Amino acid sequence: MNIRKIAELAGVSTATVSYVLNGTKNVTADKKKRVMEVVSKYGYQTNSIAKSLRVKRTDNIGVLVEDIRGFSVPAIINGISERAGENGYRILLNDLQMLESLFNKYDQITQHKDRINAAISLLLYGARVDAVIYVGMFDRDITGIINAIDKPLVIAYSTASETAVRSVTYDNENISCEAIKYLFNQGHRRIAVITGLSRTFPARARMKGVLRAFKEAGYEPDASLILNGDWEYAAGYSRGSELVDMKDPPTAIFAMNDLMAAGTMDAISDAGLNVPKDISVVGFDNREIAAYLRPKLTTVDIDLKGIGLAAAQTVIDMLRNRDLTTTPKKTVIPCKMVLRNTVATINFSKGAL
Amino acid sequence: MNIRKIAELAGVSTATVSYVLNGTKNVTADKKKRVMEVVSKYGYQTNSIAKSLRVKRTDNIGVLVEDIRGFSVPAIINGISERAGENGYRILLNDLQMLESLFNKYDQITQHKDRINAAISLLLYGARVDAVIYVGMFDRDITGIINAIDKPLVIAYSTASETAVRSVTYDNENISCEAIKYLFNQGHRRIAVITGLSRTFPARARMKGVLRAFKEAGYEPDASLILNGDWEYAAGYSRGSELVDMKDPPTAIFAMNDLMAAGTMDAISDAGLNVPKDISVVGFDNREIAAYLRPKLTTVDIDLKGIGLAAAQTVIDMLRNRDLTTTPKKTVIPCKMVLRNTVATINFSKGAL
DNA sequence: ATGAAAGCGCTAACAC
DNA sequence: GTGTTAGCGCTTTCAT
Repeated sequence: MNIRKIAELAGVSTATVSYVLNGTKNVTADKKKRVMEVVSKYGYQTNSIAKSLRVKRTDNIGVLVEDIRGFSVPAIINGISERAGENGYRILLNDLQMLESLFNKYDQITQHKDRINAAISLLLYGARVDAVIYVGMFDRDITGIINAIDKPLVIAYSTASETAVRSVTYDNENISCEAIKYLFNQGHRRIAVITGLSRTFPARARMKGVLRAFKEAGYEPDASLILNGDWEYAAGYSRGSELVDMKDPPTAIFAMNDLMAAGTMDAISDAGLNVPKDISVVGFDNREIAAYLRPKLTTVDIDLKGIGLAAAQTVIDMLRNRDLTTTPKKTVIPCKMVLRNTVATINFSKGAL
Repeated sequence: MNIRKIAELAGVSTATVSYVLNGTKNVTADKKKRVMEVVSKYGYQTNSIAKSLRVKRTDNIGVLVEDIRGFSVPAIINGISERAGENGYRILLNDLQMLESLFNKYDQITQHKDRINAAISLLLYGARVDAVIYVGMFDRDITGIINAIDKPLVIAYSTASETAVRSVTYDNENISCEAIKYLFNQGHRRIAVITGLSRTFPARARMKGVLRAFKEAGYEPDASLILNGDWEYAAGYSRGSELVDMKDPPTAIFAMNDLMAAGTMDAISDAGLNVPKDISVVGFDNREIAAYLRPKLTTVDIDLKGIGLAAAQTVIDMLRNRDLTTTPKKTVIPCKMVLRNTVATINFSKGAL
């Protein structure tokens, strides 16, 4: 079936069929009806390849992901997919499969520059997509990685400081500040933090939030309570053990991700202490495991779907040429805490301060 | 840039450019060189939309997923994506977003029949893909859901009994048999099982394997030790508690998924008993949480990437018209156990039998 | 309001 | 070995 046969069957021209199908021009009710009857009778659908060739638009958004197995990626795609679908766009997915090669090498993406750009150019200049969303596995600046292109590009989860590139991430700093303030409000004063790999962006941003919380609460952080981790379970365990073994241990520990929080909780248990009665713990990420730790982990939830939604919206706005000058270069999605069972309230009267 | 300009610049015809780019005909070395030079100078890439229109082939595989957030889905896509890429195919992803609507309603997919078929027909008859892979969130028979289509279709993770439809799943029965035999080999005789929702396919298939293991080992299963669960954590906890409270409790429990295994482990701990010293536990799925439970859960790993690889391979074989008559209608990927720390070896001399 | 026809960029049949 | 050209299915300009 094609538009010519539909036209013949309905006794009109192909132009008319096109007009009624796309609503591009007024067509008399009679002809419109005839066309629609034939169309539905044969279940005709426009050949979108031919349409694309003609209108130079594919209605496809290329989604380039560093690795679909990254814990944050599926939920982001979920958001992209929803918003794209609502607006008549399809998703062309390209998985770079960098999970193994990027493990613990958060900033060594430069080595993959060529592959990434080749994938983008294949997508773009093969005329297969109208725009691309690059979904990072890590929250870091990938400035300089993606070559300038003449179609809309937005980076999700990662960022880039180039002015030409829009990105959408989440608010590391404010939520970290909030997490610490929450601990203050629960009566904690000796608060330890186990950081992520200290050179990484989220580790620094989260630390900024932590420090701000202390400042605003009017307390001086105890430097001996700030320990370097590396995002992995094992670091959480060993740093947690150190903390527990101190002569004056903290009453609460903020681990900068759930994996380290899990390690810390295990270290606390293994020392014969109880979470949260003896030591409270808060994590970051709200991975699936957070809900299955014992007790269930209080942590911060990243609105991944929201990131995907916003990324898709940005790209669609760019495609439709909405006034982009008002759109901020960098969209920051707020996070929120999910309160579960690893934080205890300290009885102020006890003099724990 | 297009093929005509390349042709002009190289001083040849468009046909010649096409011949060298596609290797479809012999071209003299001289002309070939001239063409390649112009092509690389301008970074020309074939407009694949125009090519598709002409050759009536898109080199796109439509991947329709019930929900990308399902725990098994990303790894399957990873496999599909890898095999597709190796063979020059792209992935057009369509996320049906049925996570919420399908939660705990494993077999109520019939209600979504229209939406599913609309998505397929949009993909297919909009001439946007050459074939489709349907990725289920659950391991169950979806016969009758997908209308017959005239292009290759393979179902991954779910199955269909229609002869026309190929599917690839994993081996519930054999691995369940193996899991129980493993427990026997570790000296266990009083083995309990907490099933999944008993009407679901994997619950029945896994039970079949369990029963076969008992039979082949020459033991009669104790019916009071076979308890119905529903795949959720809470059921694992309550069934686990019942088991623990028995006058003659089991020495090992096979929970039919990791979520229930987690619940069971917690019930055991809460009863003041130790996993695995007092009671061993084995799960199923090898979700991320399995590696973070304490102790780490011994479970069965489903080769999800392998399912994706096989699904893509099947579809590609069909597209290339390999001899499909020899391809089995249903491909079953074997599973393997991942041995961690929740199973103890029982000292036979103790007379535990 | 409607239709004829050009043309999007490509491949491949056909002629030389 | 190489070039000319028709035509894939559609949208849209232009004429009526």
